[in-house]
Amino acid sequence: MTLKHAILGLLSKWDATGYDIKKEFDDFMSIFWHSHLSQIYPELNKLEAEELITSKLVPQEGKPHKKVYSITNGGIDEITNWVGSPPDPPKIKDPFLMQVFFMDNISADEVIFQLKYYQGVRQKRLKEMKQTVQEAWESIKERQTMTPRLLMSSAVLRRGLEQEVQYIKWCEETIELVEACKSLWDADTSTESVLPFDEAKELVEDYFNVAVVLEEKED
Amino acid sequence: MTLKHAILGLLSKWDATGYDIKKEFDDFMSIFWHSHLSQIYPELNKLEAEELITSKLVPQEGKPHKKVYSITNGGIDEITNWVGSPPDPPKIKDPFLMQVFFMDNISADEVIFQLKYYQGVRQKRLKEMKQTVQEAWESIKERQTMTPRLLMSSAVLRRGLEQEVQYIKWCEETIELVEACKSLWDADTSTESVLPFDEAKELVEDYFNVAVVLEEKED
DNA sequence: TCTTTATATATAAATAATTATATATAATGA
DNA sequence: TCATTATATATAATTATTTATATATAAAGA
Repeated sequence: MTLKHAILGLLSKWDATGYDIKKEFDDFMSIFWHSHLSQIYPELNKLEAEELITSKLVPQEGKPHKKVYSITNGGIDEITNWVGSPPDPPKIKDPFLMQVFFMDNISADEVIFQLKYYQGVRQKRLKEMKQTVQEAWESIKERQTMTPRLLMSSAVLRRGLEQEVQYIKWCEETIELVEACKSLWDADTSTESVLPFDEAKELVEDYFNVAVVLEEKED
Repeated sequence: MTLKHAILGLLSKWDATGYDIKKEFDDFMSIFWHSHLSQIYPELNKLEAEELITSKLVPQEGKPHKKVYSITNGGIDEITNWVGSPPDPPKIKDPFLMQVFFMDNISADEVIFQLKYYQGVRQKRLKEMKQTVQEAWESIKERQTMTPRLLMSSAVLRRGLEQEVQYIKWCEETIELVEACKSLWDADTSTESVLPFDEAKELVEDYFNVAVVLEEKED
């Protein structure tokens, strides 16, 4: 039940409507969370019933009135407690990596096409994220104040940025590897022009070293 | 419905029981997927009903007999199709990053404690993964053959490894940042010894540059 | 004028995922 | 001997998530 904490955490920063929360999820918080309005609204009702949040109706000019939620002291306790509790070990779900794992079922050219396509998807994401950083950074420099809140936001933002940068780099290097090892895909039909094992071995070893060399001090 | 494809993909490589699948999920495939036996068994029944897989009972000495599943031609079609279809944009859920985002609610010392703890969690994960690589690599070198299957497995494994290495590095650098900016947390009580904005600004800028400098060529 | 987009809230239906149990056997370790 | 761990399969109950749909208003654009 982490949606609960996503909402409580957000409301510990600002008051917001369900709609606002969804926007925040899709924007900044997409680095670490996502959800749907149809899940957010029932959750807000539940949290209000548990008295972790309260709401007030705010009429608007020209628009339907909105329901603005605020966190209660109980809610603050809950989120503080959760933030300081030991984290779950990571449970990753990355459907694209899974596709890659099973791409021995398609041709080398198709593999390369898929990797390039996904690289583009992550590049677009990175671009949007960079704009977020730029805007956030400008407004911080204007206000001339640094707070724990801004510091922790920066930490998350940097993690998000580098995740994109590194995924893109991995796509690039994997494309190069597949390009160089293309002939392995034809191994069953023609047996002559196939990459010899020792050359393939070296290519894969280099491919690994780029990643692992980063932390080669011990071991 | 990606559990379906996780199972079909695995069975496109080897025959396996539900129990074997769970082990594979927890071991190698944990880089990109996870699931529970109570989800895997019903899914296997569904896939068998759809005739994407078949099963046969294999009696064992001393142990209850096991139900070994194999993929059908229909199953091969399904997984091949899925692997070549455009990937979903990434939908990330990272509860620990969410905790970090909300850590302005706890003290700097507690923040550092949490980051160190999580760094340890990921270090343990990296160590296990390295052992997997080592063993896999040894057996590849013995067999002296490289195939698309091994190549794509290597790609996923490298991604998994570098993900761990980089998360650990991020923890390290974030700990350093928080350590250097500790006094921001006491801003409300004592106003004298608080880090001046310009110094904080530079620390955060450096913290960002470590990540972004990696791809600073264009832009 | 008409369509699309944005704001705002919500429910229903369907799927997926998690936690808790249950049943058996056998090997291992204390 | 007793407890624990591993193998093997499975169901029930609960929660969480996703997709589809519904209702309204107003601004913006074609």
